[in-house]
Amino acid sequence: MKLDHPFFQNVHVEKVARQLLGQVLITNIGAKVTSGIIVETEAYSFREMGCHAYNNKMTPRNSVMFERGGVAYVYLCYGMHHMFNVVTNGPGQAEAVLVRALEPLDGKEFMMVRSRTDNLKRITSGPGKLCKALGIDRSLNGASLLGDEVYIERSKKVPQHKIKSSARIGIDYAGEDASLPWRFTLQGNEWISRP
DNA sequence: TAGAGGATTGAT
DNA sequence: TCAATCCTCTAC
Repeated sequence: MKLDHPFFQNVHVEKVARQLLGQVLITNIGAKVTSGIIVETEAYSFREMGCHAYNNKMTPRNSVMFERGGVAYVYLCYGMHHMFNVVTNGPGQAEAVLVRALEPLDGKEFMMVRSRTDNLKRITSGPGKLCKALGIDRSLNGASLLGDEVYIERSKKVPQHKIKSSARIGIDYAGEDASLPWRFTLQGNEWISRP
């Protein structure tokens, strides 16, 4: 069963980030189905400086963050890596969850072809890498997660004690908000992007 | 319209 | 530790 609007339109983005752990991200692109279990996420909110939409400031890039929760926010980082986010809350309240790592499930072989590597461990253990493996690029920016190209299947619920929170990665510019414990990982999972 | 910098990655 | 690489935003 696909995750639906009630799941995404939650005023607490960090709660959605926690609940996404253990769920299955699926893409069906170019007649190829690829998927993985979400094992690492980060929450971003208009209330803090790490967010592209800090202070609810809308720009051409981040405009889909202001839509009703349940669409994809995909952007290009460092000129070469795509980042996949799940828009939550809203409409009008810009929040999103960055998916940072997956445990490969379906289409492993084809994901390795897309990623141009033979190393299974290297295909989905990072936000840029998982986008490449699943065929996600900016053409999916604004795509509904209730559609058939990219969506999230409800799976078993992860017990709270298996979820570890820590500071988010790569947002030193965010001042004191950089230390918010809004990165969530499955404790001990071998597919997370870094220890 | 120019210039700086980025929610990363993999090679050195 | 560092370069790749190009889009986005800000300031002029």
